[in-house]
Amino acid sequence: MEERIQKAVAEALQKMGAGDVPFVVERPSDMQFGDYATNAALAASKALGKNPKELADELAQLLIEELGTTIASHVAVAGPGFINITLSHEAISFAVAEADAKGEEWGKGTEENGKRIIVEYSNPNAFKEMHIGHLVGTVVGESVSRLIENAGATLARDTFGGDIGPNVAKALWGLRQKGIHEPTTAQEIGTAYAEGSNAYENDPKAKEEIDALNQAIYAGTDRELMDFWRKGRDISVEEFRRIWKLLGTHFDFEFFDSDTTEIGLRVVRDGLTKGIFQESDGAIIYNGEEKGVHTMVFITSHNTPTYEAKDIGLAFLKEERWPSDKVIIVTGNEQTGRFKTVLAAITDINASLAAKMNHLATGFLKLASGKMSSREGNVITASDFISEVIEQASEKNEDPLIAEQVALGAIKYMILRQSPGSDIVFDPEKSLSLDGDSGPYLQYALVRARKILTYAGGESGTDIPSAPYAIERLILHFPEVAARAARELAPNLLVNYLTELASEWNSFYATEQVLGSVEEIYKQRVTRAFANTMTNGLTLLGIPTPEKM
RNA sequence: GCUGCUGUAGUUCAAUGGAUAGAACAAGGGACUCCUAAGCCCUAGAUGCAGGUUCGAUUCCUGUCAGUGGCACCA
Repeated sequence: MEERIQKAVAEALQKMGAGDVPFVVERPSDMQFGDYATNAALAASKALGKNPKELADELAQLLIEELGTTIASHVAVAGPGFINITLSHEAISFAVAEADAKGEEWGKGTEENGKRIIVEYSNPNAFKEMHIGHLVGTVVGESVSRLIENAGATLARDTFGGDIGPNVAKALWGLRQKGIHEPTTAQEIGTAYAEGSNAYENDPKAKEEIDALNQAIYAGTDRELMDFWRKGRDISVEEFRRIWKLLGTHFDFEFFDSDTTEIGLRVVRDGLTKGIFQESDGAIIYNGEEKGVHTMVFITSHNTPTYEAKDIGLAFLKEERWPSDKVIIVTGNEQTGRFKTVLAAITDINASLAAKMNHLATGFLKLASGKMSSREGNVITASDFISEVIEQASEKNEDPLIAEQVALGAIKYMILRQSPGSDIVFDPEKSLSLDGDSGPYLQYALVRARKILTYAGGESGTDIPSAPYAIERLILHFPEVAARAARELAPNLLVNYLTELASEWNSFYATEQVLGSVEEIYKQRVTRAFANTMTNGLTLLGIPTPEKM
């Protein structure tokens, strides 16, 4: 529908001699203005040197002819020169019927048809527990992936976990200190990491031992050590998979540091001979000063690759394993500066590879008490956090499955409602609340609609209301919103829309009786259209849709 | 010190350069013999500060203050 309007406006502008003026067609701030609005007259007034109001009047006239009364019942000029288009009841009903009939296909787009896109997210480190920060990346990455798939792309999901490096040595050292030779749980390893990390800071002897351990792991020749290492890693990864499954995520590729060290080292050393990297104090660095990015070490003076070198290795590894048109990498926003340096280096090595890499920074999930760090041991693990919210949800839901669905809805909503990149302040008291502007609010609206649909519809209520309901006029915008959210990698746009949709549905529900009314058939169709829209929308966010609440 | 991001209601968040800056929570008030009250309706309340660009600025630019992140051998 939006496309149709867009085209009509473009044609009208063409006729007026302002064909190349950029303009937007959008949903007006208030539904009372109409269903679509355009600033085309305002935009064109400068180019044509005419008064925006007069121009708007002319343009409105052309639009009426262009669209015809079957589509637009009303085209009006308002404010400084906006043109508001109100759709006809017929056009609205047509869109609602489409939302009803298309079912799961409702809202699917074609913008990314034929494109291969790979999304990297979650990125937990083995030998550490996933904390609530990883939860943010996982939830955002999954939703972005679904939005892009919905836009028609062929998509692959990958995650890149650290399984080698100083942090791993710290955990292994901690385990050995405790005399543990067979780690059994992720918690045990997490605790050992915190202790190792602490000792590294405060005990010079421990620091030496850990550094030696780190190089021994890179060397990989100590068989007993490597067995120990592998075992610990497997336990961590099993725990990750459990959480990913709980969150509705799976990965086509699970990459680890150890997969990328070799290729990373090779590419960087090769770059050194070409003058892309420099030697400095025995280390190999990328000097980013002139490009305005941080200078960083890629290979240490001990000949071990840093995360930056591994990142380069990963970029090439991905290209080899799953060639794509576009690469999206979701990480915490604290990595933005680092990413810029890595990207600058890759640009020098292979400009076309760098050109398709995109970074999506997520915000930090902060506690009211301040930043948390796994080094200091005061982390909230993803697992504990989810359990706590599930327990909270159990108070109102005896069925454990529903409690879990509601809890996940609450958590994901809390994360996705904000524009990605901004930090999320987490107040345990308030964020656990399932009221108001929340995931459960959306789920509840859907449950109520579905309940109506479980009753067989009558055949007597054949009346048609004199005007379309507000909820209908909202439903028809769903495909545009989903497309825009995919284009801008911004699930929050969809969250906002669905919240408005739920609110409008609840108003409808409170004021209009569906079953047994004279417009029953019409209202049943609206109910189905709403249920499809909400179901598909929540699915794109990765939020479960409970059968009852 | 250099640099990135963020300052919107008491609080947590919205607002592709547009119309009367939207919600939710908290506060106060109201409606139910009716498909689930995790719901509905009403009231009150905000753009850090100073300039600039523009027909129009929460949005862009400059400065300033505040918060927060990054800045060579950690990830």
